Amino acid sequence: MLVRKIRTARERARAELTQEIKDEARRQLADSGASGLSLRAISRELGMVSSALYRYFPSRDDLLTALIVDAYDALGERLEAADAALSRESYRERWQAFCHAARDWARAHPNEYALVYGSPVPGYRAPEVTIGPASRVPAALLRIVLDAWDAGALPEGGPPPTRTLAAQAAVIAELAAPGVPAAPVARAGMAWAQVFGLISFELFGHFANTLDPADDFYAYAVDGAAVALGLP
Amino acid sequence: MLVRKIRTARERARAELTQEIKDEARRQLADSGASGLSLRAISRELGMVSSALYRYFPSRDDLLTALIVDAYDALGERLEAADAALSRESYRERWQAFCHAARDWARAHPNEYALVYGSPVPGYRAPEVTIGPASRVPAALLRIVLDAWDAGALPEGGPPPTRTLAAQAAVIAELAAPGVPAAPVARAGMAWAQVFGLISFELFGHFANTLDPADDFYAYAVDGAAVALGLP
DNA sequence: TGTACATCAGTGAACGCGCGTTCACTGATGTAC
DNA sequence: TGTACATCAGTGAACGCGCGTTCACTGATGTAC
Repeated sequence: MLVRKIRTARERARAELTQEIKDEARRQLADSGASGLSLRAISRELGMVSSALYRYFPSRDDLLTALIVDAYDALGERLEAADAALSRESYRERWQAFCHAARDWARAHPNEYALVYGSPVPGYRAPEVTIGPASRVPAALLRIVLDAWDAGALPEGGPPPTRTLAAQAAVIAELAAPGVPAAPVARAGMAWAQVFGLISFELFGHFANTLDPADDFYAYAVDGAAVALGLP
Repeated sequence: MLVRKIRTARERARAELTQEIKDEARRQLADSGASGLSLRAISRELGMVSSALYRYFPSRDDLLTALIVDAYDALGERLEAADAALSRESYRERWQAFCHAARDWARAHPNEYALVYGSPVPGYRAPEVTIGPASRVPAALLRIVLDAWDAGALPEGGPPPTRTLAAQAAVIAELAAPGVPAAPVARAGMAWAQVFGLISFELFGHFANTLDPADDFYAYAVDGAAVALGLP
């Protein structure tokens, strides 16, 4: 049963300001990175006194956590939306959509991308609440590969996984599709690392003067990875 | 003709202190990351006054540059040494040696790894002197793939590269082996991004609770990538 | 509907700390004659 | 070999700036009767 949300002026103002604080924080990530994120700078920009931010976030680290959760959720949502737009059996198209949606989001939000996929923020330890949002991303990819596997569309080939790897893959599969063998899970993991390796290299400047602009190379690599994955 | 290096006491002291400053800086990268690197903290640890560091490095950014160059050189040297120990025709073994040497170095020096392959340091722009050392890494990988290509050991397959990608590949090949077609160069680029994607994911914590410890998965992925590369 | 009280947002001062860089200086080391 | 001068390393004070967090407080908004 839906309860009509009665929002008092206070509640509305609080929600809006919370959003504004995060928006300003995201803006500042660009200039100074996560470790340079400054509550005082944010408050200055919003025209408040710095201690006022403590009504919204109990500490700098909590603000960081909120930004991280938001980033994972935004990317995860994009990936899920891209996937939802395609026919379940178009495995290769779904893979391509995943890869290009991830890159597009990363290029549109390079600071948030670096926040979650770049070097860890020194002195910050991500709390457990980030785990769920973070896993939406690999989960979206895994769904494609497992759908293909379930349909019998993935070849069996490849080297046999070790006992350890098989156990790890089983734990992962448990959440999505219990009983799936290790090979497709491991291959999904490889593809996952490949995609984000490519995006990180592009965004962090390792393609400068060589593969930049990377549109064509990225598309080529995505197609190549689909072959390696065995997607029909 | 070798000129005997006459080193005065001054020169020796200078070389040693320069090294000690960099060593202490590397130690501090762990606690505070690149953007938290502090000349004052370093000088404090070395028992000097902070202004004394300016006799050795004209600014904080110059110290950072030195650390970056050192990191690329250390990794490049390891990769080159690993490759030199193997027979030229053992392409797959050379690939595996490359991948495992890279991971080993990264795990032994996670802060330096993050410095060069993690998020860019806010406010810092890498000067041109870093380009050479940085390129030793992909060059070592490219050498393996091009050796295999030259020996006719690589299959031709794969999707045709676009005109843009072919041009970029030609520029890259120019430096190593002019005339090599785009496909093997592009495939080497994919493998390069894959390896560092895997290492970054492991070091930056994205495998926590799933694929960690990643030894088996890494070995599996490396073998899988060798197949995708077409290495015999 | 009106009043009394509780809740909460935002203030401003303060605590205790950090930083990179410049500059005039002292005293030791190196060099040229 | 000895002396005069130039070079260089390191000092200590200063400039001008930044930060996160706490705390007692004012005044507005919300709630219960």
